[in-house]
Amino acid sequence: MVAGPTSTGPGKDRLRLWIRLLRASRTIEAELRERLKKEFDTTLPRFDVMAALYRSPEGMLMSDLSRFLLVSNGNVTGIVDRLVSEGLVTRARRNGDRRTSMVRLTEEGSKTFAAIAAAHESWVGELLGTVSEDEARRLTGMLKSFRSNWEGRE
Amino acid sequence: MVAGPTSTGPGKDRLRLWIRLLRASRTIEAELRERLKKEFDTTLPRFDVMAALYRSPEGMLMSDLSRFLLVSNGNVTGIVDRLVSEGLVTRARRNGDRRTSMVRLTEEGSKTFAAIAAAHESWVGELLGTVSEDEARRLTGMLKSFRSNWEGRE
DNA sequence: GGCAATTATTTCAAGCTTGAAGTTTTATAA
DNA sequence: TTATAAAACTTCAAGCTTGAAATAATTGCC
Repeated sequence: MVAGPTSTGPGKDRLRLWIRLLRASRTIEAELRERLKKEFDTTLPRFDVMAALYRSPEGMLMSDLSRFLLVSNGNVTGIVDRLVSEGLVTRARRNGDRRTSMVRLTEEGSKTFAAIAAAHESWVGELLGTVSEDEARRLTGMLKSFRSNWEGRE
Repeated sequence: MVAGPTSTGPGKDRLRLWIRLLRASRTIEAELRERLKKEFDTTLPRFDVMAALYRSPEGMLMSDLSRFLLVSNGNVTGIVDRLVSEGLVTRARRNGDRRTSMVRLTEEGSKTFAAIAAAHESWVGELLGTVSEDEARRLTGMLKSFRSNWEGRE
């Protein structure tokens, strides 16, 4: 996946783009993961869950989190388990539908997240420093629409 | 990581770009992983290792693979173990330096990889279908240089 | 030569990830 | 009502991933 095509031909340009995209995101992701561990003793998946919850003060269902973060249900269960045991998140059973539970940041979780998010944003700014703000906007636009072609089928 | 910034300010455009980049690569990666499993009963990491070896008929050291694929040494050990047990790869101890071993695709591994790689390329072409070949080349160029700023520091 | 540092690799624990199977609760419908 | 299906989660096995510690072989220096 990270190795590229050596020959030329139809479709090679898209393959090359995919290789670059993957290498770029893996490199940045690895660096962010390392800094999250070193500076805040946390992980990327936990940060992702907290980020989602931070935007929804009213809370989110497990399935909301799963859908929003593009990961499986069982995956979210484990991550939320750990966040609960760290006191950053609560799971509240609901009266209306007792299959579901509402997940929310605790006050401590909210403070903790705000601090991490600030560092995270400046790290991203640093790591993508060679991309101008203008170029960043153009790239974002290009990436915005690529999925419509095939996602959501079945 | 997959959640985005809601406010505006300096650095927000790069953060937004990073979110898009990550969502795009995660989505494509998930789809490719699923197809590799369903169609060829293999995984992305194994495909990556085979792709690297396919380009080096003379073989690669474990540390070469690790460096090239941007993953840890211990990681490569496990993946190569599984490929060896599937008969797709061999580990040959060297006379010169007995700490190292040369990893090579077997003949079967080479054939197997060629078949998978063809499917893989057409999948990527499909999944990135909304990006024109021309746009693909431009995006690739933009992604090519972003690392030079900070990688290799320390 | 002999010994310390370096290099290549493996092992291991902890955590992430998926997909499948299982549990509990709610909705549907005969 | 009462089966049956559907929905929301959890559990589990297998595999991926890292970073740290352990092994083994080589290199460099006295």
